[in-house]
Amino acid sequence: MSLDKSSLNQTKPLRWGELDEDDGEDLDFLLPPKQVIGPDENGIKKVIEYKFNDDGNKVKITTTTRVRKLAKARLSKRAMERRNWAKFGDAVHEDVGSRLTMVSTEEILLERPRAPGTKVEETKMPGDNLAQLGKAGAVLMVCRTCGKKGDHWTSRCPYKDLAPQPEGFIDKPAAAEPVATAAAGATKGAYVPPSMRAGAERTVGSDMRRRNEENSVRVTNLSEDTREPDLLELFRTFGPVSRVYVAIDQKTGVSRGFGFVNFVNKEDAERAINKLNGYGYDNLILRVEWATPRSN
DNA sequence: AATGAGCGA
Repeated sequence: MSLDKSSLNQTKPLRWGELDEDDGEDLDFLLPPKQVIGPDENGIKKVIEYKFNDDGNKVKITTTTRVRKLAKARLSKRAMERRNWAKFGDAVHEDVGSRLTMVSTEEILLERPRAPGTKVEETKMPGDNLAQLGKAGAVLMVCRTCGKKGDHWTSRCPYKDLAPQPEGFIDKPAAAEPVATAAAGATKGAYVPPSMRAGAERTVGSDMRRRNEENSVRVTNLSEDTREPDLLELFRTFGPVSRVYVAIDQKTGVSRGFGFVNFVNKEDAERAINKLNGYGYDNLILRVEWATPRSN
């Protein structure tokens, strides 16, 4: 390998100040083109170029480098070890050289934090997980699907498509209820007709399940994709909820952005209002207040 | 900005 000053100039990109340094005419076009040979199986790469030297003579410059060696030197010890592993999996049957990247056809099952049919993390003490809110001010971004705060919007939830089916109302058997006990016998877990389930316990009268205008809380500024199960999920932490309703535009089928939640107990409704009014939910800040009775 | 659907005897 031979190098001279002019060849250095040519192998690197020309610098501004070096242009026409030796005021020789630029006759490079007369020279044979640059040749690159290899790298061969030993990693040897040859570059052959022709230049004019300072005396105006044509010179041949051959540069030889060992590519493979250099690349190998950059591998970590661990990577070198992996190179020597025996092939496994689908690769065993492949007749390829030592460097092999396989596209795996193996089926990989992802763990899903909330697979369908899995019990959703059960309700904590009323208001528990919301206790830190409200006081310190509104916290925006609470994902309705996975419940993560401040991480992503509902629409961006990684588990969006795995969201549990919407639930209905809480209808647990009222074990302490004299009527239910009498009707169903003393057996625990026995079927209790809807008319005798919890939620009706507080009120005298028969109409409870269809209409409970008691302790009605109006929720406005809902995002339009908030639905009744979402509201229930949010409000049930304060106590038994007898009804949730989200106003839907009958023509378009889209939410009108407000709804109602009825609580069995007035105190629970009150605490819900105190905690959730001004609460950031799905990118909007909720308004939660007592509802004025509906007119007929 | 905003106060609910249905409902048949």
